[in-house]
Amino acid sequence: MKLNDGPRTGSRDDSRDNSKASQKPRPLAGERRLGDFLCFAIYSANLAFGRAYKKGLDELGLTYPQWIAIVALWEQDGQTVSELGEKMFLESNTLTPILKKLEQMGYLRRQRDPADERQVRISLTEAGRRLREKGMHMKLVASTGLKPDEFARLQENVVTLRDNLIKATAEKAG
Amino acid sequence: MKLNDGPRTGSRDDSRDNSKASQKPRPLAGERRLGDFLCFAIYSANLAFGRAYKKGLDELGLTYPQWIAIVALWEQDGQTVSELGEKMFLESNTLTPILKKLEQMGYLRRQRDPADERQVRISLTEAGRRLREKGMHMKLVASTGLKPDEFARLQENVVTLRDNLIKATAEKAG
DNA sequence: TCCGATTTAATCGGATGCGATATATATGGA
DNA sequence: TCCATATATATCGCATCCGATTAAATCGGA
Repeated sequence: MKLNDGPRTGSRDDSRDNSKASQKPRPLAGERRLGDFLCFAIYSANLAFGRAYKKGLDELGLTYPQWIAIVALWEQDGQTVSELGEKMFLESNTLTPILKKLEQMGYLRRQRDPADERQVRISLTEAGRRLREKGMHMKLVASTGLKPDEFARLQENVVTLRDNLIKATAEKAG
Repeated sequence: MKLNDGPRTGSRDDSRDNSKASQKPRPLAGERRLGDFLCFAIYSANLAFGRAYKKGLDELGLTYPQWIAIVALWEQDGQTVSELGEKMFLESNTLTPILKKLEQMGYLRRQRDPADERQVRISLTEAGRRLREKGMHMKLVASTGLKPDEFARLQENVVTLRDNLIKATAEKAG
C-alpha cells in the first residue's frame, strides 16, 4: 500500500489545454489541488486543534506542547528527556526549552541521574500534578460531524499513518 | 456528535488505588493517556509528515509552508494575502514573512492592488511555476498500512474534523 | 589503563504560528 | 468635506520545531 499523499497520479494528459472547458472547474493548470493532499489536511487540522485548545490552555497558563509534556509525565514520572521525547515525538533540542520553562513555572524538577550523569530525569511537582487535574476539566467539546465509529476509526488510522510515515522516513534515512 | 478528544469520561472510580494490580498496566494514576487523544495523534502525524517531506523539500530549497504557498498560488494566481491565507488557514502575521522570503528567492511577486492599495496581490514568476513542476516529481511514497478506501475515508474525515473544529472555535470566539 | 567512539542534553540559528499592535488605505455618515 | 471607523498588511515578541554543533559522561577495545 503506497501513499501518494494526494489524488491519483498517472493518466495526466488532461491537464493543460484549458481551451476545452472541463466539467469540473480546474483552476489554471494544476491537477493536484491543495485540498487533495492528506498532508495538508493533517497540517490544517493540527492548526485547528491548536486554536480550539488555545482558550482553555490560556486559562491554565500553558501552551499546547507544555500541556502534552504534563500529560506524558503524569503517565510516568521520572522519565529521562529521551524517554519523554519518544512519547512526544520530539528531541532534546525542542524539549529542553519547554522543560526548562515548566521547571521555572514550578511544575516539574529536572535533575541529573546520579547513576548516569548524562541523563536528566523529569519529575512533576505537586503543582504539576494539580495542573493536570485542572486540565481534565478543560474538555474540548465540539461538533465533529463524525459518527462515533468514524471517530474511532479516524483516531486509529491517523496513528497507523503516523507510525508508518516514521518507519518509512527512518528507513530512507538509514 | 460531541468531541471529547480522548477516551470515554465518566465511571472513573477505577483509577487511583493501584494496590490491587489491574489487568492493564495503568501507569501512576491517569486514565487519559497521551495516545488516546485525537489531538495528539494529529499533532504527531503532522510532525511525521513534515519529517517525511523534509528530504524532498530540501532538494527544492523550500520549507513545507513555502511549498504549500506555491501550490496554492498555482491553483489561482494573483490572490491577495487574505485569500491565500484563507486557503492555507493562516493570517498575514504568519504569511507575510513567508511570502517575502519567496519573493526574495525570486519565486513570486508582491504588489499592491492599484484598485485598493490596502491589498497585496501575489503572483508566481516563471521560476515559481517551474518550481511546482519540479515538486510534482517529489512524490512522497511510503507504506501507509491503510487500504485505499481507508485512506480516502481518512482524508475526508480529517477535513470534516478540521472544518467543524474551526466552526466551533469561531462560534465560541464570537 | 587509556583514549577514541558513542550516548545524552544542551545550545544555536533559521523558519514557522500567533496574539497584540501598528500603519496605511478605504468607507461612510454628519 | 471631514473624521471616526473599518479593513488589509505588516511588525513585534514569544514559543515551538529542527538541523547542526557542542559539551559532558560513559563505554569499550587495545
